[in-house]
Amino acid sequence: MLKPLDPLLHSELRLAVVSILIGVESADFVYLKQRTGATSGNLSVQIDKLCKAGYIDVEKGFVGRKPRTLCKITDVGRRAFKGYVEALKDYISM
Amino acid sequence: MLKPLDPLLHSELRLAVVSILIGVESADFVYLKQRTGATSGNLSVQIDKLCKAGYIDVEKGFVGRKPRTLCKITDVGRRAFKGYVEALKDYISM
DNA sequence: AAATTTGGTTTATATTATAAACTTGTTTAT
DNA sequence: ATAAACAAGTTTATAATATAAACCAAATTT
Repeated sequence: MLKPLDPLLHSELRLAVVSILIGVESADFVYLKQRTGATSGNLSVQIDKLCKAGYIDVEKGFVGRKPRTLCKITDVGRRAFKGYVEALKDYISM
Repeated sequence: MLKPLDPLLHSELRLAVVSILIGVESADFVYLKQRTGATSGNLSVQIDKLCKAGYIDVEKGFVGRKPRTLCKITDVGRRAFKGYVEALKDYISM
């Protein structure tokens, strides 16, 4: 039978965020917002969920006087992503 | 920017159903239920949605005295699935 | 003939995604 | 100096979705 898909990753925006973070050292809120085209509110919520699940690390600070939220994939996140992709392959027959 | 994912296919159960139907001539309700492990109610609802979207054809009839719901992927469904997989590739970096 | 099973459908609920409204602090223009 | 606009988010409200529970009709079994 088909493996279940991790519901945390099976979400368009969260998947996009994780997918982007997999490819870079780190990315900030503004960059993620621009890359995904998401609204701030939606992005904020989804970043929170990924953070609470331990899939990403979030570091809130300032650069100059402007607030900056820096996100970084964790090992847990990387593994989860890999598992998700593996499971997905059975669905999309690759 | 990342392409949006067809919300009709970005659903675990609907994706499973379409994925199964892509590989066979046709499949009935009972078979789909067994293959997906879904509950009847859930499966019924999702089959309906796919049917209304024109992604699958549904033929309700009888085999002997037992009702049988036969599902078959359409060309529209096949194209949608292909598009979904293409879009997804950008997310899972393949 | 009562109870169970089969093959579903309908309806209710719980979760989720998403956007709208708001907050806090910072530039910019007047 | 102060009002207006902007930046970077967060919180809250709403709309959509997935899912299961409850239900139904017909057939089969006991």
